[in-house]
Amino acid sequence: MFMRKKCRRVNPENIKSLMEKVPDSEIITRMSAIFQALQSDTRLKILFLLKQKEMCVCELEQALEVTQSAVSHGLRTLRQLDLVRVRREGKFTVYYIADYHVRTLIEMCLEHVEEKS
Amino acid sequence: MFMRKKCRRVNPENIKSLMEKVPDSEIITRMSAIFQALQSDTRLKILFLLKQKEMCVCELEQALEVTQSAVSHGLRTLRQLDLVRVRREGKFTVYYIADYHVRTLIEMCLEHVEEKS
DNA sequence: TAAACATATGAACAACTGTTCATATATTAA
DNA sequence: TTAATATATGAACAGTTGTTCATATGTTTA
Repeated sequence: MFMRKKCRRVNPENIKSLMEKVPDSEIITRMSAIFQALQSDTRLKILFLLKQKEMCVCELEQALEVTQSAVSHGLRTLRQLDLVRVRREGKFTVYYIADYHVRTLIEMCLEHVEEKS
Repeated sequence: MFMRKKCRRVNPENIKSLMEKVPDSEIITRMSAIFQALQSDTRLKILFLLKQKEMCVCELEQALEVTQSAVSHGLRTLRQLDLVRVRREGKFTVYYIADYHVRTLIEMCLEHVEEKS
């Protein structure tokens, strides 16, 4: 990258103070990991299902018509980012949406998309 | 994928009606495109900057310390999904956050991440 | 008009991701 | 204990993405 010499709109002081309000890199990276997890049709569908009712892996598998492995990998991704949580119930592993942040996130995006169609 | 024969928790009727409430593929695909756009450190930082104040490309370029090309490509992605909008102002192209959905989306994610640290 | 500034875009390559396959582990029922 | 069910995980490959480089286009000023 080379430093451009002039841009009449740029005020270095302002730029600096604006950058200070941007969350630091660690936070940004964790945020992008979350969005990256939501960028998959399968994982999004999983969340829309769990939004209605907590479910075990084999229920999700039947609903989504993908392999058990794919569901399980998807759930792991979501779990690691604390977007979903787990509970053991006998031989079943029951997954559910972590909290209202996740619900709102999805709803905002859905509304945004539905607004223009 | 092979069809697993038994899963005591699965009730085919219920599964079916749950799937009916999952947005259809076109919507899901558009949602994942949005999340995919948010899954980039650079684009996220752009949004955090625009969240404070509308800015032109060269301001963003200075703030982020990446090439003008990278900023421009990033903005195009965000623009195509209507996450940011544009306005001409003389020789400057001024970008700004599209609407409150986008703001809320980012805020929910930030809160979620900050909650556990 | 020409020169300078501001932005956009195509190509290309390295890096990353999602799925499946194969297999391992865990739990329950017989 | 063994068989059946339920879930998890590593490897690997095809497909996708973000950045830079080079260049084109658009706008203003001199």
